[in-house]
Amino acid sequence: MIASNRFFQQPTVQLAKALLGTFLMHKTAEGEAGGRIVETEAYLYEGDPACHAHRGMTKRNAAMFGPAGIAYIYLIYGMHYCFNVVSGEPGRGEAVLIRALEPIKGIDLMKKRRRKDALWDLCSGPAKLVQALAIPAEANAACLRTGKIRILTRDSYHEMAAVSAKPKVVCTTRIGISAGAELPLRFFIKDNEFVSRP
DNA sequence: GACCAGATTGTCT
DNA sequence: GACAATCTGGTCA
Repeated sequence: MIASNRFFQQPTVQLAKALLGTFLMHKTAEGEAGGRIVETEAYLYEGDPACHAHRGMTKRNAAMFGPAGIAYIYLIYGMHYCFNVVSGEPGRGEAVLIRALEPIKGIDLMKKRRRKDALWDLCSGPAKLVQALAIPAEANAACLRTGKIRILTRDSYHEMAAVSAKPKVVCTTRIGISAGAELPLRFFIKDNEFVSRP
């Protein structure tokens, strides 16, 4: 089933953990592609210098200040996009970065888009999964319950039942940042081979 | 296997 | 003008 409003309205750190084991799906003209979320990072409004919203609202990060349950997509290093789920109270600027997926649906499509054949290399990084699912920059601020990009909860459709058991969550520091690097806000599923880094 | 440079551009100081 | 929540492909062991 599609994640409810209430699901997205959990506190950000809690949501980052709750998103593990849920499914991120994107439907396009080519077909549907998606997978199970196995790695996330929380970005907080208060006390988190790594958060884009830390210095207040700008043109780029405006979506972060919107209601929980919309997408925040931005360009990084001039060539890669990252996908976030906006969370927390509107006006606070918090989000959960989706860092890795376990490919489940539309695998051939994802292989084609990534021009890679190895399963583990399709979605094992924030920019990789955006490419594999062909998430467009225009989806920034789009609703994740009613749009083409959706979050499905663990008790989703049964073709996914085999991998929908409640995951064991490990918590570490975040990746690829300098400020706030010491905060333990990265979460991933223990012993999962599809995370971006062991 | 580990380390490193290059790609490339919107956004903010 | 600097830099960024990254990925890839190269070199050197």
